[in-house]
Amino acid sequence: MPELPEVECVAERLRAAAPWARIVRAGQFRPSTMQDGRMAVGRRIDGVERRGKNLLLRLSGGWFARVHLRMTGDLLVLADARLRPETVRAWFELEDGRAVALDDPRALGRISLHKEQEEAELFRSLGPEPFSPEFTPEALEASARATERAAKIWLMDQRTVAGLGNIYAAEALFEAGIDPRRPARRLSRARLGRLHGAVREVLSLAIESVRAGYARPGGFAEGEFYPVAVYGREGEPCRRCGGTVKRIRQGGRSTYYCPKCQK
DNA sequence: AGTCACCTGATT
DNA sequence: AATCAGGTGACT
Repeated sequence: MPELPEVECVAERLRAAAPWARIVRAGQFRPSTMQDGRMAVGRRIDGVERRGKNLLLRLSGGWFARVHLRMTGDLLVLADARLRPETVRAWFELEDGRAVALDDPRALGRISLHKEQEEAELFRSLGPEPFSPEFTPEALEASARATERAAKIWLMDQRTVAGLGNIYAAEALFEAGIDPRRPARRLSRARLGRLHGAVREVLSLAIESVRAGYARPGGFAEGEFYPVAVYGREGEPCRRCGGTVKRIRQGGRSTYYCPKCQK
């Protein structure tokens, strides 16, 4: 499910469920899913934040839970901790009987508990938030000049900008008219400026779209709010030029693009 | 930069 | 049976 827009909306959904009762138990089916879960017991959730594709549950006493949803994860608030869907892999039971649950069919999602002091180290490899003042065209250009990698691979790297994944990296490159195979360092300043704007634009629209409930497993359906330009549209006509959307493989993953619009 | 591992389910 | 999937970290 989740890139930045989906994770952002999960955070919003959780915030709406505050105030929180104390955590009375941490449970999981596989020991690999949650690390140090017992450190959450007895604490209260004070707030929910997002950092890139990570969720942070701020806990009382200077701790936080870091949740990464990976490919198919979702964080649910259950009205009754005893009634958990089959795909719930780890959960926190609250004193009022509710639960915060990691629902994840593929079981790749992870939760770990940390002290506040560990936060900087934990997110050391995350680049700027796309909507923060630190994410500037100049910063993006500096990053581009320092790599040998193809634009798409570079843009999906969480150190370049936090939160872009396979869908929105492809969409942003389309929006900026950039060939995903092109080495990032060879992009012109003007092109990088356009990419900077495209990243924000694509993500803003996606957040609104997910918020409005238009996201579905497998992407956004035809005619729905988010106007998917290339992702998942191999062989279909480009919405801009009418040419054919192509699919190639980069870093073991599919990249979709329009060869006519993206140079 | 590519490949595998981690997991499961859907689709070809 | 093989391939695909919105992620990431550890290999080569």
